[in-house]
Amino acid sequence: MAASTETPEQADGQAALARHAPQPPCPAARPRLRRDAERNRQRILRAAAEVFTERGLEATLDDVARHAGVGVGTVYRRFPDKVALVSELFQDRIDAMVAEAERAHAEPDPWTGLVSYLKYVAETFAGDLGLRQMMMFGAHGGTRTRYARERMRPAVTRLVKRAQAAGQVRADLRATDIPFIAIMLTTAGEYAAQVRPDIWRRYLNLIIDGLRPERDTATPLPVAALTPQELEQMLSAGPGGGAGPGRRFSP
Amino acid sequence: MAASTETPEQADGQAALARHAPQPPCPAARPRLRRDAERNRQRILRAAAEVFTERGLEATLDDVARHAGVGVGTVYRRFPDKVALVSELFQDRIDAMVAEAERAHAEPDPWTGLVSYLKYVAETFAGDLGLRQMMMFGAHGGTRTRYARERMRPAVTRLVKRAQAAGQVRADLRATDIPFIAIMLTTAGEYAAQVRPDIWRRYLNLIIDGLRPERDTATPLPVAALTPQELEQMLSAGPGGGAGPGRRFSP
DNA sequence: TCTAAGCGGAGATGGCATCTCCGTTCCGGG
DNA sequence: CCCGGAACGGAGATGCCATCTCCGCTTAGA
Repeated sequence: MAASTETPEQADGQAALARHAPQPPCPAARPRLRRDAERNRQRILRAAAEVFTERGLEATLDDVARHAGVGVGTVYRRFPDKVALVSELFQDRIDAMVAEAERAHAEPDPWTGLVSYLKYVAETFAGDLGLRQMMMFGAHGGTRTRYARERMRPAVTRLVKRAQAAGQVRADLRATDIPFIAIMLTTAGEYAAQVRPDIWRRYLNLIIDGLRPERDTATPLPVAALTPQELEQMLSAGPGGGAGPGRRFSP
Repeated sequence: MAASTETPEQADGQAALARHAPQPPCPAARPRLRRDAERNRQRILRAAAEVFTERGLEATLDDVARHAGVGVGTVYRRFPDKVALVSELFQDRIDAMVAEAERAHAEPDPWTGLVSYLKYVAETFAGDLGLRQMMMFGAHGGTRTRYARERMRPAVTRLVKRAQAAGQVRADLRATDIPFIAIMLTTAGEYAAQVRPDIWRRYLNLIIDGLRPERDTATPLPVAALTPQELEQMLSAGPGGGAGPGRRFSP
């Protein structure tokens, strides 16, 4: 194979870890690892990213270990527990989310700013089950996600207020409605994950049309609707397609 | 002779229902119980209805027994297993749902019919977690719920088509979008259960406004939006308020 | 009165996820 | 090249929880 060019994530991961590590914030505190150990550490982080992103936070550390090609013991030697691993893993993604809320506010057109933010959030959650669970379920690093939401809140409020001041959004919308829209869209996406993962775009457009104070035409709904067969398959399997995190009531 | 060219979904309802019933629907088949036994049976059914409706299907039979004031053994003597109990319990509620889909189609105004159906579904699911889980997650009596959905499908299709023919609904809406709307609304309600259980009404109106082909004004959003504090509390707890069925990622 | 139906609930059973332990492997400094 | 100790793997200890069984005691009702 070609000489392995280090992915930016790896280098970046180190920095983020040092900055946000819950226990020892000082990078020097972590002693240099033997080369094989360091390599495994990276493997674990990469595997964890893939597994948690795809299958959600209730994937087991055994899964992560297997996916990384190491033993569970190795995982637990590097990370005190599951929470620590997950928490470290999602830190920069959460930061990116906050940054996007602020970026959207910089958009010249208020309506475009609001819509692009909604789209970004839905897209991000749709593609990252683990991140979604961190932000939308109390679980894992509560302080961390709470802080992220606190930082996002004023940006979203301004986003909504500005669009309303421009008369582009119905006056009775509130900033707290935005997270609900995100939750609803993401849920739709999660249900349809196996069948039509981007069906949420259809409902984003639907909701966007509902957000306007008045309008002459509807923006067309993108992505085909499910066929009745696909719908039946989806409802029979439940969210996540049957194997995923929604498989809650099997007895 | 009956036409053999009938579409499958419109095949004889009652017969299929009887065919799918796991136990004989005839009560006479069940031998007379001693008076105390019969009384306990009723208690169990009532307790199960309350518990599963409120807390969802993953409430344990121990919960049901305790709530009924009997021992678990008594529950298991009357019902072979959890699935049998749940399945029997929700049968008529499912039937009622199907009936409502047909009733909505009898509504004189197409738009009113569609909206009232949406409202009914959201309202029903919001007030009955167990029913929601039966219909939206593959779990428990798959045949039974599948059959219910099969009967609902043509009614919903007609509902949508009729409203479109009258120019009251955007042309690109499809019948399979309706269940998604129900899913999204119910999810919003489930999240906010502890804080503002009927917040879904807000988003029903939002979506309804999105359904129209064009409009001059928005229908006002009922129910106050969440305060930022309520929102934070909700997102910290997760769907169901922390104790419910959404508490999936605690480790 | 007397017997079989009924009862309660402790606990057997099975499953699953987290985390530990220890015999073995293999870096890497001297 | 060699050897001490870091690192490894993964079986299994531990803990939890839900389903369902079993058996000694209770009670309806002929």
